[in-house]
Amino acid sequence: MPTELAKAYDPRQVEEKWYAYWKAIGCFHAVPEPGKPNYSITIPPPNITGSLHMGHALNNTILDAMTRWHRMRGFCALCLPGTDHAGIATQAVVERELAKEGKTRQELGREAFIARCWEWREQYGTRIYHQFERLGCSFDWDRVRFTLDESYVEAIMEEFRSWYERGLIYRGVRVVNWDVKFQSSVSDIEVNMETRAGKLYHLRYPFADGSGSVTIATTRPETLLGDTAVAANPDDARYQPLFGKLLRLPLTDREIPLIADEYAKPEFGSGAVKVTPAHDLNDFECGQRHGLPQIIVIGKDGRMTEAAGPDYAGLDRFEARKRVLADMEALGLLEKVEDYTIQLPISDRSKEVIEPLLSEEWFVDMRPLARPAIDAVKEGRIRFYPDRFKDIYLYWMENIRDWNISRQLWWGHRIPLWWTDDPAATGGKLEPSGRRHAFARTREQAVAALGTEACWQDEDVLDTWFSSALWPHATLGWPEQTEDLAAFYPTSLLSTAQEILYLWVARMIMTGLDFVGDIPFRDVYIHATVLDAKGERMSKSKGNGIDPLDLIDKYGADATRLSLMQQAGKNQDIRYSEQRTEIAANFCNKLWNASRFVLMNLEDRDEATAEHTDPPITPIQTTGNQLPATSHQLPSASYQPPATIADRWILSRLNATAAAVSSALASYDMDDATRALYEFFWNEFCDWYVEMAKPRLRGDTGERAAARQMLAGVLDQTLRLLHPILPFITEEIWQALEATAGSPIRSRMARQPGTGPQASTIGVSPAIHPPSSDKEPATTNHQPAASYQLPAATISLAPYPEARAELDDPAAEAQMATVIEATRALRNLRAELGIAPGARLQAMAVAMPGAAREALAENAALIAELARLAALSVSDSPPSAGSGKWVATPIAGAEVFLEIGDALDTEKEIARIDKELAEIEKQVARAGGMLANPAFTERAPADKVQQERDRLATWQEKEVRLRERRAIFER
RNA sequence: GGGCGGUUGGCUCAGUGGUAGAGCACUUCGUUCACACCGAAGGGGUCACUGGUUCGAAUCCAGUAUCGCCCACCA
Repeated sequence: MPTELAKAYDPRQVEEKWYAYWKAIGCFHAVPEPGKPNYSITIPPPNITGSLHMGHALNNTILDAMTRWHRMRGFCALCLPGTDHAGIATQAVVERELAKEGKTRQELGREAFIARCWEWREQYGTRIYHQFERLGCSFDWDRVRFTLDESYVEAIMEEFRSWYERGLIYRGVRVVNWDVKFQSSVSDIEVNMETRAGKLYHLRYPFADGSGSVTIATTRPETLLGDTAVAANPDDARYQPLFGKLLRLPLTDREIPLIADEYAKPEFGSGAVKVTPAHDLNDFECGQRHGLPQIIVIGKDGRMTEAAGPDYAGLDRFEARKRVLADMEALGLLEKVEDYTIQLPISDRSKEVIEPLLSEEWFVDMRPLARPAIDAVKEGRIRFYPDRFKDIYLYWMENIRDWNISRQLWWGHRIPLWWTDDPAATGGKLEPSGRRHAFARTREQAVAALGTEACWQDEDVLDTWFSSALWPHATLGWPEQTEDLAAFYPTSLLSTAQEILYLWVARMIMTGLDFVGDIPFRDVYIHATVLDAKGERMSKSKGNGIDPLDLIDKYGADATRLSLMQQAGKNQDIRYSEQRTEIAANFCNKLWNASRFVLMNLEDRDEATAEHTDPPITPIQTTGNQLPATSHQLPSASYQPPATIADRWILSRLNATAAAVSSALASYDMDDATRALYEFFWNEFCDWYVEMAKPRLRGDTGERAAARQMLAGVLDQTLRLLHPILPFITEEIWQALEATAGSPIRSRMARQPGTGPQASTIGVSPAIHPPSSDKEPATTNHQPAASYQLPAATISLAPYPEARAELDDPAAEAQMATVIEATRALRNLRAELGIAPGARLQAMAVAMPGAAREALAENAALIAELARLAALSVSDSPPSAGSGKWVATPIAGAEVFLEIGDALDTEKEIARIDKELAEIEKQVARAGGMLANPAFTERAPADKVQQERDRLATWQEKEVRLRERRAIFER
């Protein structure tokens, strides 16, 4: 007796066990084989500071489901995991740790600080791997990659060298986004514009000759100290006579010109704008046009510089603002202050106000790289799901800007460029400043390249995204031409959050095309953002986040996965509440209990096992590393009596479900896939098929065998269909089902508690594979401790059900539809009239026209079934017309009588009939109205017109019967 | 400022031209041996608004309102 299956599903009992089992048998390790198609994904590498959050849970569930689905379909499926060193994020965490010890990174020094970062990463950098395992992700742990692995660094160096030598990487002086907290520049896409309430200050700049003043408006008065001009529009008549005059810049001893530039909009404020080339991008460009000096008055520490003058130097930038305003007011030069909504640039990482300032940085010229990446998408070689992201991508790519890749950090890939200011140097590239630089991996190379010993390496490191941009090909071994690269590149799918579409996705496309000469992935799926139940972004500071690990602990990984997949449609947001996980957990429990029912009926209970009637099973032979996956076989089309309509119906529905699931998964409509499965299993298999199978299980040997074969076969197929989404519970049930299948592996599994794979005996390590440095994937020993026998098959390698045309059975579906409709109508009658179970049912064969006769009258078994499902007993004598001690209901144009004797409440019956009549009249009026409209009958397609005629006839028939019935009670 | 997405029962959402759906919540009934994390029955919506196309619109078109996302150098 499989009573070891508990009454309620307990995920904790099974999840760890099966994950260890899968790893032990090595079924996640992808080994390409000739003739076998490959499927590959390189997962978005989480930051080493990361911990699984809802976005990860959603994305990695999708990735895993797609991987498992392809694996079951016979692909060599690779899902390659890894992590990102995450320059800024990690450095921030480690600096915070240092701060707790009262130290700064500067005190520690560069080398020691980097050592601390490595320590941190060794200790915590792979925590998230274990969390992925909790989620059930079937990743190839033998191929784990980290962006600072030696081989990965080779890829970055090759990328840099190539771009540098081709002149795509250049040195530029620009206004960059300076993050004061991290003391580093950040790229445009790492800056968010936030709308804040602020002030607009109107300041007066007097003319140097004392002839009045010009008023300018600014939101940042402190930058006044760095102004080098005031601009007005050349077409602005107010200023035309004044262009070229000098203004005396208040609070300084400088004089600045009034210049004409189209950047100034006459309609804004006074029409004149202050120009601060060192602290504003527009002003910088304006300054370039007019050859204006650039005076840096705010330093990289966020404090005013010496250039700001003795009164301000050293002040914090926000303090300086107050001081400037006070001083201007004292001078009578503060004209007015207005409330104003300002757009404030905020650093995505530090949340600090970005300080735009002039800095010398390394840039990548993106335009030549963008072109092929645009074409690849336009030509459809890369497809976006949902499709609308294609346009978003293209718009950005068409307007791409150069990429600032240098970061003033220590944790990351140090820029492989060496400098010299030795005038005797000959090699490298010459900057206008007179310095030279050259690409070199080592000092020796640098000396050779520059021709001087007096050289030093650039202090900066590369933007984190410079390395992530290479992820698909670098993880597969590029720049070496590895077998993995040949087998798995281009990868099949990239799924990620929309917020890194530009930051990451676009750049991978560019580097893939540029370096490998091919797209990095065929499909890009952009998943929804997971919000809280109120539709707000989850954040630590708001404390409204849901921790997926808590959900897994409480409801299990399968329920967590299912709840996410149910909501992963084409919408851009998901409002997640814990209730969704509960609902999903209920489904798992339903699956568990229905399976228990099937399993318990597969056992021979009270009779001798002598006449074992299970049909013979032929194990499926598989090749290569795919383990044999035998199972209960579905009856084929040749399955003959005792096939019932219900049998044919459930096979047809199963088949339709398999088709729907495959088609939904193929287009990443995860919600559609889960919905199809949910509805099939719960509303069709459990609610109807299992119920209808019950009497057969108590029937004679043949009936019982047929019902068992059907139940086991359909359950087996359903488990397979569900496995990509619910890996754990399906494996647990499937193994138990296998154990009853009479196959060679029978009885190895879980007959008694304790004989299945136990986590303790397989030796699950909590911290899984620290992928130390950069070794080639070791051929790990997949053999578990030989203390017990592993199951020989796993559902994760069992063939995925494919739709088979021969199982489609529209006739059976139509007949079952009638049975279902009739059953519901009868149950409704009983409930409405409060009729006790056991009332007698009489189906009047003679009174039934059309399809209903076929479905009901010509199939006595169905009538009996109907009665049973509605908890009624069948009567063999028709109701006596005069007595009135019966009720009737129209079903599919026919009529079924229910004999209830003296219990009949005439008033209730009339009320019920009237209610039904009202509904019928509504339908008759609708269909009748349409058919009476010549415009409809003449212009609508013939089949639609016929459809309405049929409907009208049906309803009218029902109406007639009900009126007759009602007449019996009228006095 | 530009672009995109949403607006369907109390809640969360399916539904792209032909009888408005699901889950949760709600009401009534039911613990006969798969499941009360369950079963049966029921109530509940003029599909945001206005106009248009059409025999027919939740669905297609235009506009409006509203919520959200992305992009953007008006100080």
